Amino acid sequence: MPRTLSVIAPKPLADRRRGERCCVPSAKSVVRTAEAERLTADLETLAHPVRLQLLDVLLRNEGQVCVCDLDAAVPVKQPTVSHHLKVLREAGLVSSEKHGLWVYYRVRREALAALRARIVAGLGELA
Amino acid sequence: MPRTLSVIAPKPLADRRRGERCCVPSAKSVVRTAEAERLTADLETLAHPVRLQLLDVLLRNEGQVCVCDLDAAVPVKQPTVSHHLKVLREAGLVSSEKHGLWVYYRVRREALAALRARIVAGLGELA
DNA sequence: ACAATCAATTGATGCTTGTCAATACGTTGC
DNA sequence: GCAACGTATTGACAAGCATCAATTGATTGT
Repeated sequence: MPRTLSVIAPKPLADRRRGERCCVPSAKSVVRTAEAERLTADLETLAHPVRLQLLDVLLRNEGQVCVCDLDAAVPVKQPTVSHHLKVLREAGLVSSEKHGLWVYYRVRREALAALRARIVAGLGELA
Repeated sequence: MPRTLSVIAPKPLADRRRGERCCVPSAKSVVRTAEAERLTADLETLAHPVRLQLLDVLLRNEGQVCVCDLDAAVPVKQPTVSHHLKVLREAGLVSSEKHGLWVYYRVRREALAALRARIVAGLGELA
């Protein structure tokens, strides 16, 4: 079980013998493994309904959304909203700005576009 | 905390008073919530490096790959490979065929294309 | 029949994630 | 100062997920 992804050279089905592999692993690609992990991380960042909803609300209200409004928009309590906002912040997808008592969040559109581009490109490899 | 995604009508920052929300939730969309959950499920199906690698190997070796070869291509043991293949099978992304001792897997390309299309479309909504 | 082989399942374990109550922190208005 | 408020953090708990050793089931060659 090598740590890298193998490129396989197929062998005719008929030639199979017991204890023998049908394909010969060769030309292992380190690049592919790193790519798989990055794609995985990118997918995981978005793979939660609350985070998708938060992004959606933020996208429709550029620079005008405080946490209490986000709280009102999703079916979880305030600490959980804060938690998901942190995940998005650490992924670079949102930024926040404090005004008085309130903290306003906004989407970092370039970052979101870059993430989307990486995912689409990554899925494109699965052709 | 409603269960559906709200559409927010922004209010000027200056008008904020304590105990008052800056945005007024309205026109809740049930569709969006369902979409968020489906997109989440789709993303989660792919969000694992081993599953991405398995798909990658299968894509390059149409109909010629038995489990022992997949086992050799990823850094986990055979039961774990079986587990991930099951996830992919239940997502409809791969199918299997038994020939003698061996089980050969292949990608269901239309299903994978459909999944990719749903994800790309879903990400497109995050514009 | 039997031993060998491949793959799926079972069951157990540890890790990660999501969630929330309680609390802490910072700010504002009195 | 101090009480009220909005947000972040902490800590605890449950649920889900990934992993593997051991086992089972199916099939083949002898």
